[in-house]
Amino acid sequence: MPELPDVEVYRRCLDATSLHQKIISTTVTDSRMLKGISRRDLQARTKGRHLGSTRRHGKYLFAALDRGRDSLVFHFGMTGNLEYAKGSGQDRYARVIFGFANGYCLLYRSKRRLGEVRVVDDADSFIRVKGLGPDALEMGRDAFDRMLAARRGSIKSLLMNQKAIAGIGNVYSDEMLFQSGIHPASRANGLGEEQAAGLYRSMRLVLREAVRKHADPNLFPASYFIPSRIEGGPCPRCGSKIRKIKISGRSGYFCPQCQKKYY
DNA sequence: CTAGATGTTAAGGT
DNA sequence: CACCTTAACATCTA
Repeated sequence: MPELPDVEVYRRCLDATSLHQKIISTTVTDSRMLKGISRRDLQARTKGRHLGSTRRHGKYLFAALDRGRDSLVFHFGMTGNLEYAKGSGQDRYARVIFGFANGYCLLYRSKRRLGEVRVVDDADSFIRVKGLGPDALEMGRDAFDRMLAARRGSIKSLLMNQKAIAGIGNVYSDEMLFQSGIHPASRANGLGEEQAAGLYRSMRLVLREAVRKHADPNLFPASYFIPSRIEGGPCPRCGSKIRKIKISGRSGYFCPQCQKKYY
């Protein structure tokens, strides 16, 4: 589930393995994953170069190419990830493979092919053109409050709106709403000062804890909701039956006992 | 076979 | 303009 914590984990993986390595080959097994660049141009643009530094904004990962401002951009859709492996990268779901001079490679994998790989001249302008809001971990309390006050829609759809705040998806929005005791269908501008403060705090705690635990729900504290995201299953806090509702076309899970609705 | 799945986006409606 | 729902994307899995 590539949301902010997952993408941050991929970023750190890339940092720990692939930085400063010479790219000797770029293999694209499905050019539908490439956006705004052809297979040939991607190969020409990457060959002989090195990845110098990485940056994440919301669910997007940027890896700057040396000697220039241009960057590789990765988005993981619903089923993408990054893997570092020895050899040439034989893998059923590897769509783009960067081969390094040391005999290892970086695989961009995507089961459902919903993500994208591209090259941009400047990460900042890409973020601007995409209209992405501030990264969820970079957003201050004041901006968060202003965002809430300006929206009448459900708090869950707002948290998942990448143009308002970048990085939160369906799964983690459920977690932070559960932890702050807020019903997902609550109106954003209906939350009081106390709820806003609680949600902001939960948002940061959840995202940082998830990164710390490598975005692996098996390692999350027992109080966490994500492993219990099952309709009819027991709430980890009170044991009530978890309910599922459709919000903005997505399935939101919540505990009707622990989460109150605000208008 | 069908429904639903972590994301984004376009299209159409209120 | 704000916001909602639906469908589409392409594929896998329960």
